[in-house]
Amino acid sequence: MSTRAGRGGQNPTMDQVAEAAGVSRATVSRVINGAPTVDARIREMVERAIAETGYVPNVAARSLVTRKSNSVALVISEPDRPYDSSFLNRIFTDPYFGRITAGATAALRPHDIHLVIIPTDSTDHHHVLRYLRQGHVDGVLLISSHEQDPLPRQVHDLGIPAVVSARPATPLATSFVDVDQRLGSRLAADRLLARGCRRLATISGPLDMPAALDRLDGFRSYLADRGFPGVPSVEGDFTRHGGEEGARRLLADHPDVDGLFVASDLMAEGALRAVQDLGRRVPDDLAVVGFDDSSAALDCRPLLTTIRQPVEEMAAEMAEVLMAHIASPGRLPRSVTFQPTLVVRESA
Amino acid sequence: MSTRAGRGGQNPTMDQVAEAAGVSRATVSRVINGAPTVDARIREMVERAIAETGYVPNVAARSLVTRKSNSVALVISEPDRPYDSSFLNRIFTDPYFGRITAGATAALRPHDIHLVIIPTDSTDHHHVLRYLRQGHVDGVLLISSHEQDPLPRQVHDLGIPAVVSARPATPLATSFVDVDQRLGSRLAADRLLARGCRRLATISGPLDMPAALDRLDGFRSYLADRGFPGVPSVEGDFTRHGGEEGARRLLADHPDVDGLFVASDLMAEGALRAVQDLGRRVPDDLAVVGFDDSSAALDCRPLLTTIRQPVEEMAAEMAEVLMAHIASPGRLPRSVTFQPTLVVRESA
DNA sequence: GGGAGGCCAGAGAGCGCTCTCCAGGAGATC
DNA sequence: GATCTCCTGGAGAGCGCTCTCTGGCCTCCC
Repeated sequence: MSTRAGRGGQNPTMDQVAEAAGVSRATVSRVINGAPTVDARIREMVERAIAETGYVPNVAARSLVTRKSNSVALVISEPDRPYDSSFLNRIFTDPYFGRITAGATAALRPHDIHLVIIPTDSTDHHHVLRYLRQGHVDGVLLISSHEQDPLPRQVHDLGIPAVVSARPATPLATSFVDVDQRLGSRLAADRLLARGCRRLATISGPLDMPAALDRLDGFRSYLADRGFPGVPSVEGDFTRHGGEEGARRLLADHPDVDGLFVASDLMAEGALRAVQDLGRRVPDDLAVVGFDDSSAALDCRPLLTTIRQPVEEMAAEMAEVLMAHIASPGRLPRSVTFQPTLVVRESA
Repeated sequence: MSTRAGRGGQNPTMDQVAEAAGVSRATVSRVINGAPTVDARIREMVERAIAETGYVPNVAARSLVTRKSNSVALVISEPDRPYDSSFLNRIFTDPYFGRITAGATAALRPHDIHLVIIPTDSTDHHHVLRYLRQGHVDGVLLISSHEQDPLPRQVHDLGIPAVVSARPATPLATSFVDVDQRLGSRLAADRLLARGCRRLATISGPLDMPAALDRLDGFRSYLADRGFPGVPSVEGDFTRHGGEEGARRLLADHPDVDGLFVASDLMAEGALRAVQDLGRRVPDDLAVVGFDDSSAALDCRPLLTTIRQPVEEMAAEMAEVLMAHIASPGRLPRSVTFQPTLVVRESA
């Protein structure tokens, strides 16, 4: 198909295309970049020459002058945690990150912008920062969910366009996209109450994550307002295994619990296993509501009733906001909040 | 820390560093690239100037002349399959890809080479090919496991350095890294036989994947040689759900099976669930051996006995071979085969 | 018929870096 | 003391592209 003209296996350059088409380099450039001021006949000649030579623009040369790379980074920042042997394993096992990637890719593709996925733990932040400063990418989508993570501030200080995946723990003049966590936990509480559950409990995410804290506090304070103070909780780690452990601990201390809010579907999957191992029927003896509505909810038996977080849409919005920042660097930061919804299945 | 000198928020250039250090641009370049022919005092002056100005080399300018991008692509090619609503969800949910990423990253990092992760389905191969041709990366690690996948050949035809994750279905002059699949299934068969199982069966991967076919055929032909012809099998899809379904179908047709080889840990996890739902005890009534030794093996109850595939090491080897190809483009393709090992836990 | 104005292609100056070639100085050798 | 060699740093030519400026050719209008 492509003839790979040019000498010695080298890719053909724009000059060679220009020569083949009998026009100047500038005209070839105009055709490639879709400038409107090119005569149709000449455009066609150039396009033929491009096809014949198998020409593909050299991105390095292009971005040297445009100062654009047409790619953005998706930085997934996770601290090293003692109970994770490999953080990459966690990232590539939690459906959340797949959904983020899918949403961002979908939004960027029409603009022909590439997504460079960069997982990072706290030991190599400097690698990431250097990568960003070197101009590999035009902007950053930053997935960071831990309170103490210094990366959002460090990226912000770099001065390159960035959008963070959640409201930063400490105020930062950066754009972010988030979901109304507290509303989500209220929806869960309402569902459990509506089913007639009266002895509620929750398995939270890691309490150094603002999102986890919001879900926990939203759940407990909402219930406290409705006459259920002191709802017990145990801390999980957003893994299947953590959910299983958490449920075991919780039920050991509070065997009479009849309604359980688990702060992620993955944990809920583990929790269901523990609950059923203990001989409780779900939802009859114990109703369970998850959070996320990820693919894990459908892996559960019974199918998991959960709070839907529109992760794909949120990631797409992050990408849109980022592209706006890239297009007009002066633009002020903005935040977008999405509403979660209740998805009723079998477990509650 | 970095002063961000230079005008108007622009990153400082090498010329500005040279001026600050009182040397020429060439000397700054030499310092940055670690040339040995620089006097220690001058080197120090330059380094100070770099620190003061907060200089970071512009990668576009650099790679324009070096013709190197210092990054390689990890292309994960999965066909669209009817039973996958989102292939990204599959990729980000199967521990295999996390292990690949971890192994490749570990090997590349010491060489300061970045990994660009590119998931792709059959609908956007042309995007990927264009990306590769544009010179964004110096080479490709290609994860492709389906027989009909045209991508390995297409990438090969591009003429850029590439290493494939498995022996290509149709011969191709490309380097690849693989595991001895048939040996793996023999190890599984031996383990089951050694436990005293006599009514064996297997849940295979998709039969359009050479790796799945090798595991299936290796298992069956080895057993046939030892007096167990016609071992029953059902086809799975390498997902947890597929394993569950497969086990149900298998046990419906062959209720007396007492030893089961499941061609991936993820499927084994699902199979265990189905088996236990049917009231069979593992391993007493039915012994189960998985394949991979991924994190999923530890999510199983009982813990999964499995065939260890050294995926991280294999990915690291792929990266090493790729770097060798990049360093000396003339080099002939080579293949590396790893040996799987039996990991005994509880399920068999 | 002549001048103004519009349209479209070409010329050429960079973008920021690497790397070859060259020059100058220090040290070594006779 | 003169010549040669070695070592180190500077000058400058590109890498392949974009984009502004320039200028030629039409068309149109008075």
